[in-house]
Amino acid sequence: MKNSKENKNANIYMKNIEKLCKSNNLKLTAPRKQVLELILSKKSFVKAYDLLNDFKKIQPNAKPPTIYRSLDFLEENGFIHKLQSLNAFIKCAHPKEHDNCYFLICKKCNNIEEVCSSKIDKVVSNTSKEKNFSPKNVTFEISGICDKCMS
Amino acid sequence: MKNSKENKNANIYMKNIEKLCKSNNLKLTAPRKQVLELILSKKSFVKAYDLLNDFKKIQPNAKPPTIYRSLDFLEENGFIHKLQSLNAFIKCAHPKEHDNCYFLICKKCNNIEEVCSSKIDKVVSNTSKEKNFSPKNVTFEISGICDKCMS
DNA sequence: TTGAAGATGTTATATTATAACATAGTGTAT
DNA sequence: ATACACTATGTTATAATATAACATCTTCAA
Repeated sequence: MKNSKENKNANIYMKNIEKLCKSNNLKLTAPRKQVLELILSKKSFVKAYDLLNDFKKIQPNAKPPTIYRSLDFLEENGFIHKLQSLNAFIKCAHPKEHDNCYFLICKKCNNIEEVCSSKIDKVVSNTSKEKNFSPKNVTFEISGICDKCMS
Repeated sequence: MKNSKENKNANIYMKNIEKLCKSNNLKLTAPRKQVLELILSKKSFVKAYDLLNDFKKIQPNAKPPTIYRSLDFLEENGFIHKLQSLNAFIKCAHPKEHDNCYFLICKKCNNIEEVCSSKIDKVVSNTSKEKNFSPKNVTFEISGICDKCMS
């Protein structure tokens, strides 16, 4: 039940990405798409070498660069995020709809909540103006215990 | 000139840390102190294995765990920060005076500015309340181009 | 149709970090 | 003072993460 629902969501997500790639003239090649599919199939974040192992089930002689190159592509184009404090990757909750976002990372259940808020954007842009700093990339990750795991 | 000034600053910093350790009953052992001294001697961030190489000049048979354990101690107690997006370490600008802070990381000159602001604390605590999330650790790093490197 | 740019395949290795166990030091209750 | 629990360090080995470098294949535009 749940699986088929998730598959459906993953399908919708993938259709959306394909459309985005077409309209932005980005090449969603086979390995890139396969890596993205693997990421979409996960409930939470995933590590690069776990992806590699999954990938090997399709392409037995896959090597780290295959994965890392695909991850680079997917991240550059905002389809996935890298969680720097975990060295892990996760799909973007709303590709191409936002710039910055942050993550609530539950240490217990590993659930990740992606939060987009204009408040962060403001903190970033205000500080940047004050300091005359030109921001390019924002990493904002809060780890702790989530609602469910608190009780 | 500049070097002696920086040495002096490092000395003052170290005295402060020693005092903090005494009053908090923390053991600033020889390796921990030596690692901290090495970090203080840097203008910017430093990588663990660079520290190890520096450290080997004093203790030729030092091994990674020596460094990582000292880094853990120093970080846990707020004397240094880990920059997650760089896998690097840097002294804390104001040990024991703040909880959260963020970093402006210049991609060109590698300068790091540590910014403490009640605004981040508010963003963190507001979101946390909304989501019923109990935050423990905050990673907030903005990379881009600094004032000096812009011109 | 060719050649320049981009993407992938492949080998090798660099970089970052920790597990596991042995040894040494520290503090404290007796 | 002693012994024992705890913490810290030394040491060996290896795990986990990531990239360099170069060969080959595609693509697509001139």
